[in-house]
Amino acid sequence: MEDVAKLAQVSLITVSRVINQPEKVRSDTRKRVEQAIKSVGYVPNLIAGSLASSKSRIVAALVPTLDRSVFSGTIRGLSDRLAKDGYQLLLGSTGYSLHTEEQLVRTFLGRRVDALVLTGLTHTATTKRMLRDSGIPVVETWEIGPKGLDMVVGFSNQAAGTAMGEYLINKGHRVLGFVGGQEPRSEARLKGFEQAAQRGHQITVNKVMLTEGASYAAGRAALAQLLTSKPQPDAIFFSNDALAVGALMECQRRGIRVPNELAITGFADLDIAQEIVPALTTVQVQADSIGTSAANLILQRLSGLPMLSTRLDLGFSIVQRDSG
Amino acid sequence: MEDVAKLAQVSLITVSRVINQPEKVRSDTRKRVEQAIKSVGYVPNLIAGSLASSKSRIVAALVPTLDRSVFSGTIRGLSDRLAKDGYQLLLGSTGYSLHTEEQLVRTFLGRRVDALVLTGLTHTATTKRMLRDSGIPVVETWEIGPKGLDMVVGFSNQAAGTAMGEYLINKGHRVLGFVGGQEPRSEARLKGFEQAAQRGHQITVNKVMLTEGASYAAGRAALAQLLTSKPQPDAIFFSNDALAVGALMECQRRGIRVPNELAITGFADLDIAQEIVPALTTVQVQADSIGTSAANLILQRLSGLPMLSTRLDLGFSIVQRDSG
DNA sequence: GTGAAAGCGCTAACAC
DNA sequence: GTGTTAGCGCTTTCAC
Repeated sequence: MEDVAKLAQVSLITVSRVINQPEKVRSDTRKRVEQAIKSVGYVPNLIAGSLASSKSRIVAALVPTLDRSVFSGTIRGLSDRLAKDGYQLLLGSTGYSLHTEEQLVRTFLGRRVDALVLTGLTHTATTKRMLRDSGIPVVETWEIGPKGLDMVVGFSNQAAGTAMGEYLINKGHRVLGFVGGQEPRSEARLKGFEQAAQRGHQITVNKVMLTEGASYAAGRAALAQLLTSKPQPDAIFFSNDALAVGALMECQRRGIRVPNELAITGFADLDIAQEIVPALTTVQVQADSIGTSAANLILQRLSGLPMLSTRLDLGFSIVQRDSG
Repeated sequence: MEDVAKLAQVSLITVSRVINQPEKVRSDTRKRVEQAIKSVGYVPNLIAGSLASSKSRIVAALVPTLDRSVFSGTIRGLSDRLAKDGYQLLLGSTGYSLHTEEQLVRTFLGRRVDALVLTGLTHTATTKRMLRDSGIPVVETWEIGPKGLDMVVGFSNQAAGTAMGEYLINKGHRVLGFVGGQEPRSEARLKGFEQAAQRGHQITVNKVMLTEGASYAAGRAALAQLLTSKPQPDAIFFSNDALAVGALMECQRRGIRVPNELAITGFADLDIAQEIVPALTTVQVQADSIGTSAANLILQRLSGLPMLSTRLDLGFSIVQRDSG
C-alpha cells in the first residue's frame, strides 16, 4: 500500500479511500491511484482492514450437513445474495451436534464475522449466550417459533407434518408409516403427523427413526423395515425426499406398484422429486428463499435500515404428484 | 485479553500461549489462565491474530457450482480433512467463469488465506500471476496435466472419455451419443470419446453440447434431442450422472427399454447411480479423495514437511451396472 | 478533497 | 517458563 501511495504521490489514506469509497476522491487523483495499484499489483490486505474497521464482510452459516441435502438450496440462496453485496460466506457443518455447533460458533465469532446464520432453534446455553453477547445479527432458519435469538426465517415443521397426515388420511389411508431422523425438525414433522392421525378415526402410525443421515440407501432400508411391520402401512411419509426416492427405487425393484399398493410421500421438493417415475408427492418448502431472505434480513440490518419484520414464516405447500 | 491477563495475573503473551501453544505453559499457570478466560467469557480475536502472525487458518476452495453436483463430494472431503487440523474452508463458486474465478482469487488472497484449491487447470493470466506472486500453496483439481501452477490432484478426463468410448464400442454400439457442457473437463471427455470412435470402425458420434448446467431436466431434454437425430444413437454417454439420470427417467416415461433399445452411461458415480433402476453404468472418480488428498497436500506443505509428490493422478474406473 | 497520528488486538522475537 | 517491545497493514478521527 505504501508503494502505491508513493507511486501515486498521495497518502495511505487516499489509497484506502480509492478502494473503499471511490466517490470521495476526485476523479483525477483516483485514476492516478488506480493506475498505481495496477502497476504495483497491489492486493489489499483485508485482514488488516477488518481489524481496523471491525467489519469482516464475512457471514457465516452453519448447517447440519453439506451432503446432497435440503440445505444446499438455502446455501446457494445465501451465497448468491450475499455475493451481490460483496459479502463472502463462511460455511460450517455441525453434523447435527449442538456441541459442534457451539465450537463453530465460537470460532466464527473469533473471526469476527459480521453475521451468523444457524439452522434450527435448538442450541446450547453457551451458544446462545455467546451469540447474544456478540451483538451481531443472527438468523435462525428452517423452523419458526415464538422465541428466537434474534431473527428467524422458516416455516412450521409440525404444521407441515399435520398437513401431510391429513392429506394421506383424506386419501383413505388408515395405516401410515413415518420415516425420519432423530433431529428436531424431523421430530416436529412427526409430532404434527401423529396429531393428524389422532384426530382421524382408527389411524395407526408405524415409525422408523433413523440414526444415520438421510440417504437413498437409508430410505430403501427403512422401506424394507416398514414392509415387515404389522399392520403393514399403505402410505409412508418420508421426512426427506432423498429417503422417499430411495424407497421409490426399492418399490420398483420389488415390483410394488406406487401409489396403488403403497403411497409414498416426501419432504422438501428436491429437483429429483418431479423427475422420478412416479413423480413424488411431497411437501414443498422454499429452501432457496430461506437463504435469500436470511441474507436480505442481514444486509438490511447491517446497513442500519429499520427492520420491518424479523420473523418470516415462508410456509409450505403439499405438491400432489403421482406417488401418493 | 487484557482482562484475562489481569485476572490471571500474567502477561498478554502468556494468555496467547495458553490458547495457541498450551504445552509451553506450566500447568498451574495454564489452569489459572483458562479459568480467567471462562469467567471473562473471552473469545479471542482471530483477525488480530491472523494479522500479527500472517496465518489465517483458512483455506479457500473455488468450484464451478455448488449445486447438487459432482464437486460436493470434493468439498466434503476437503472440509472434513481441514477441520481435523483446525482449518476452516472458505467457499466460492465461479459459475464456470474464469473472470469470476479471477475476482474471487483476488478477494481470497486479500483475506490472506493460507492455501487455495481450484477446479481445473484453465485460468486467466492474471489469476496465475496473482497466485504465483502470493507464494501460498495452490492445488488444482479434477484434471491432471503436465503443467500446473503448483500442486495437482485429479485424473485424465480425456482418458476417461476414451475408456467409455471403447467400452460402448466393445459392447457392439455403432452410433454413439454424447451429452456434456461447454467447459474444459466435459470437452476433454468428449475429445477422448471421439478418439475412441475414430479408432473403431464405422462409428458415428452425435453430440449435444449444453449451455446450461447439468440438471435432470437438461438430461431429459438432451435425450429428446438425440432421439430425433439421424442416425439415432443406440448408446449415449452423459458427461454427468445427473444428466444420465434425467435421461433414464425420460426413457421410463417413454417406454424405451434400457439398455436393450438404448444404452445410457454417466460420469462421476453419484449416490443415485447405484440406486436408480436400471442401475447406472458410469465412470467412477474419487470425488471425496480429491478433496482429502488436496487437503493432505496443503497441510503437509503448510507444516513445512518435505513433499513426496505434488501431482496425484487418482485415476478412474468404469463401473458396469445395468444401464449400458 | 486530502493528510497525520493513533490504534485495532494480537503474536514474533528476543530477553530474562 | 514467562515477560517486554515492536510491529502486522490497514482505518478511524480529526485537522486542514
